[in-house]
Amino acid sequence: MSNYEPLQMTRSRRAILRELSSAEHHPTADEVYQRVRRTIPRISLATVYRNLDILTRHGMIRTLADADGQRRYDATLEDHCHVRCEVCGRVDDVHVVPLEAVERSITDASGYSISGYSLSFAGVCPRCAGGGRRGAEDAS
Amino acid sequence: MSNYEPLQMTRSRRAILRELSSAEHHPTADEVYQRVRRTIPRISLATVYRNLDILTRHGMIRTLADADGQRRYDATLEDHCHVRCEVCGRVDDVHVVPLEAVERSITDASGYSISGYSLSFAGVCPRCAGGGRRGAEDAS
DNA sequence: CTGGTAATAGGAATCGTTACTAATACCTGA
DNA sequence: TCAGGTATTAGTAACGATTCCTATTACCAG
Repeated sequence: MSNYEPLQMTRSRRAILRELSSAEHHPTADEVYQRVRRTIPRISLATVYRNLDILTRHGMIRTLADADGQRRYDATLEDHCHVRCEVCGRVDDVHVVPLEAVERSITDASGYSISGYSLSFAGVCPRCAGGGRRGAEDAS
Repeated sequence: MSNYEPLQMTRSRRAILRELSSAEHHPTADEVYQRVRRTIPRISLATVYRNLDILTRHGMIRTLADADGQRRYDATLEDHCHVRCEVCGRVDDVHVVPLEAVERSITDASGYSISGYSLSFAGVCPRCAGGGRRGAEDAS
């Protein structure tokens, strides 16, 4: 799956990577696009998508599958999990016990050779839970 | 999130549920559609989508977010996890240690109130690993 | 500089999903 | 049994996220 050919660091890629690293939650492709546009106004949305894909295949970022169809991107590479607020859609990081033992048991039970996992929890974030409906920008 | 009003079991819903329960891997909406069409030839794809959504909101099935944009559906309700083959896209079940302890620690650490989780592993299934490229119907 | 390759902008095309609307099925009470 | 009201449906148009296409541009090696 991964493709570790040398990858030239173009201006677009550097900018995308920078925005992704500085974002405090995990943005969608369009959010990355909007941010990068402040630096490179003529960048194309297609370029953003293509590079997010390339960076993922090169193991430099991660692509997250979101329950509502949109993908989100993550510059943190160490194994970690996500919590997604069911009210506002925000996605945060959580650091959790390593799951190597679980991986091994899956390999034994299913025959799959495991290369990674994605563990995400759903719940309500403190912003949305604590009184009122604040923080629920894009609630369904 | 869930909606537990009484739900009338129409012919479509019964058929969708039946196909989902008898499927050995987790089908996409379109795969469910193709299967149900053998029984109800005039059923609409929109009906399939609507009912998959309704059944999910009533807690009768689960909707899985797939890494490649498509949703998959799951009639197994007990807590369990998934393995997805990175070669052919197939998704299988795995039964794994309960994660209540992890949920508690996340609640403590992040302040989220957790209502559920989704743990999925990625790897290569035995079909795709064992010799040749067999089983890789829709490899990218 | 020059030629060749990789990356890009811009926009059209694709594909999964949802919204809309008129027609139909289903329930409830008389 | 029937009438009236509500939920569900088929069919299709619309939508939004993502990908594809192509001419142009940036980059690198010689």
